Parts: sequence; structure tokens; C-alpha cells
Amino acid sequence: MKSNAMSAEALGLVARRFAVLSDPLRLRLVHSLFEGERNVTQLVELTKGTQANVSRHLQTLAASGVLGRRKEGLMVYYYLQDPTIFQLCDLVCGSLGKQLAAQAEAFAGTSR
Amino acid sequence: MKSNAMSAEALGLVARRFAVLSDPLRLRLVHSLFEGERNVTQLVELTKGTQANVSRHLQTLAASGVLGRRKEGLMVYYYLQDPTIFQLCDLVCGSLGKQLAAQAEAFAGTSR
DNA sequence: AGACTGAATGCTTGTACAAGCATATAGTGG
DNA sequence: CCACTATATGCTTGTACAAGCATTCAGTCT
Repeated sequence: MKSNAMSAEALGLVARRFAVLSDPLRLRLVHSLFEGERNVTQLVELTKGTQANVSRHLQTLAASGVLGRRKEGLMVYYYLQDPTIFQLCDLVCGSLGKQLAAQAEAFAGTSR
Repeated sequence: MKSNAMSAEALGLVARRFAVLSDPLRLRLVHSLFEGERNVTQLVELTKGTQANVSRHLQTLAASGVLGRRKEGLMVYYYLQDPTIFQLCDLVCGSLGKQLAAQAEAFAGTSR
């Protein structure tokens, strides 16, 4: 595998993965699953979304491999399936935190 | 800061960061800068995009703090400014690789 | 069987945004 | 000042997709 010439196909997959994580409600859902699996109703309450909307976003997340599904009677439990999600979120949050802190400092510096 | 109740604002920022990385051309641009800064014309050639389109995507990437800009005469050089981008890409690529390998194996298993 | 609950799916509407094309700005040299 | 090169910016069009609402599907209980 050449490291400097990613195929268009691979690029599309990576882009798609990022796109899946680029929605606030989906991020809330992922975040709500950090501490363990939850069924749809619980997720609706936790995220304060509508049932239909939450259900659809869960499909998206599951289809992309981020979440897994487990059916138990009437209820469907979703759980984090991709373990890299934690690190991904940590990285982005850390990076944004640093960036905002730097901006704040630069702003404070303007009055010197 | 409570770790289990991210503000809507913070969530929006994270989502936005992922959204910036969710475009194939932008990923190509980022990838083209892995080995050092490049000016717009070079990036147009490397990514085979149009000048206008490349320029606009570079704006997006720079505005979000992923890239930095350096002007030198007529030319503008862009460079990776957020060091976490490497790790972010590695994580996603690794995760996708595992996922695809697992799928391939599962598929092969169907004929057993 | 019917009534009920949890989850998924049509269908529509509004909005964000990528790409294309033409044009404008900025900087350089004659 | 004019011509030229590098980059950025209007403006338009097409497409993807989130949200809302109603409806359907699936499973449980009597």
C-alpha cells in the first residue's frame, strides 16, 4: 500500500465516516452510549429528540459500523461497536479546547 | 465540567469539526499537506481539482483551524496546523481497515 | 383474534453546501 | 500604467440530507 496515494474509494469511506459523526444529534446519541447500551426509548429521553428522528439516526450510525444493535423482545438496544470512537472524540475535543484557549489568549493579548 | 453533559454549543463545534473533514476533496488536500506546506497551484495539480474549488475548500479548512496560511509574494502556502489531524486520520483508517477485514472474513465464512 | 407498546419507514419540506463558470482582487514585472 | 500570474469571490444549479408528521411493522399480553 502506497502511503501517499490513497484511492478515491478509500477517501470516500473516510469522508463518509467523518460525515456520520458530523451531526449534533448523532453525537449526542454516541455520547449517551459511552456508559453502556441503551434502548431507543431511553435514547429518545436522553437526547430529547423525537422517536422517529432518533430511530433514523441510529440506523445511520449502525449502518456505518459505529453502533451495534441487539434486539430483546420489543426493545432494541444500541451500543458502541467501534472502540476508536472514544479516542476520536477525545482527540477532537482536546484539539478544540486548545484551539479555543489559544484564541482566548490571543484576544486577551490585544489589550496589552 | 461535567463529562456526561456536553453543552449544545460544544457539540456543535465537534460536529462542525467532523463536517469539515467529511469531504473527499478536503481530505485529499489535507493528505497532500502531510509532507509539508504547498501553495494553491501545487495543490490544484496534486488533487486534480479546479483552482476555484480548491481555493474555496482551503478557506474552509483554514477557517476551522485545520490548516494555516502563509503568504509569500503572489503565492499562498497552506500547511497543516492542527497536529491531531494525523492521529485522527490514522484512527479512522485503522478502524475502517479492521471493519472491512472483518466483513471480508464474515463473507468468506458464509461458504463454509 | 384484538389492543397495546416499542421501533422503523414513507413522504414532504427546508436548508446547507459542493461544483462550475465567470469575474475580481492582489502582487509582480515591463 | 499595462500586462501577467496567483488566488479569491460572486452567483447559479443540483444534490444530499435533517426534521416533522403520519403510518406501518413487530412483538407482547389478555
